[in-house]
Amino acid sequence: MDAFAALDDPVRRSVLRQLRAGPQRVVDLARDHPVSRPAISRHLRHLHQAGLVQVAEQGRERHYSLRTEGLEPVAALLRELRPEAPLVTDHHLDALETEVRRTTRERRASPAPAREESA
Amino acid sequence: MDAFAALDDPVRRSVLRQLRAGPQRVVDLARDHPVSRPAISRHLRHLHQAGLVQVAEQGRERHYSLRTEGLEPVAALLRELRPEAPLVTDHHLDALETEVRRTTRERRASPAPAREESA
DNA sequence: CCAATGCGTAACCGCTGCGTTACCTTTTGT
DNA sequence: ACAAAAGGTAACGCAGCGGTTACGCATTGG
Repeated sequence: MDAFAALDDPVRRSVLRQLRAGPQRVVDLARDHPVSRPAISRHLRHLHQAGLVQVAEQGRERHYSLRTEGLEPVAALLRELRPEAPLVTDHHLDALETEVRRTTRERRASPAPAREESA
Repeated sequence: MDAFAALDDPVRRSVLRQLRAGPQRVVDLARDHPVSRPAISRHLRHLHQAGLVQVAEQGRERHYSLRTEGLEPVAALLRELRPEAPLVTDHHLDALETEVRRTTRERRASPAPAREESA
């Protein structure tokens, strides 16, 4: 089962969303979904085949977690289909970074009222 | 049929890619795929239901074209699942824009070697 | 040591999707 | 006017998927 097929199921999409919170056991995932535990097991098998989740075995428990690299085929298709030339290119960002560094350096020499300091 | 189901088929994905080149007739799409014309017709029906294509009727011909807005549900899921805090936020861009404008203004007053002038 | 817990898998069933062929309607062009 | 072209749809068979229940196995903890 590939990523496209894996995403074509509401339960599996929901499982993936739940895994954003961190690794989960099968029983945990089953508890929060309206299907049986074996059903979740099979969904996880499919998600694993698709490369969307990974497993960590710990004794009798299996901890499943998200594997976002598996989303790449889907992301690639979206990039193919929406030729959105990004409003700001890497080129621009590069030039901007240079400017910012220089400006910051200069400002440190002759201070001015700062707009943001947090984070 | 929703967008997720619509993308879960190699023929439909291929049709969408072909439509990047512009509106196409059913026969055109069928010619470039290893399935019958009625099969393409049904695929187009599904893609239409999913909001991924739109139709323009012209006499006995129907011109199908891409409708990228239909990809939004998929794009949204990707955004949900990859918490990639964008390296540069709108906030940053805003601040950068201010800096750049000011810097440009200043530089115009006291010129320095420019790195890039094109585009 | 033994019951409980966690989990995978097989078997069965119903639904849905895909491909094909056959058929029909509408439009076009000579 | 008529044949050809464009395209939608129905009917049929097949394969795959998802849900459930039943079962088996390993691990854990009192």
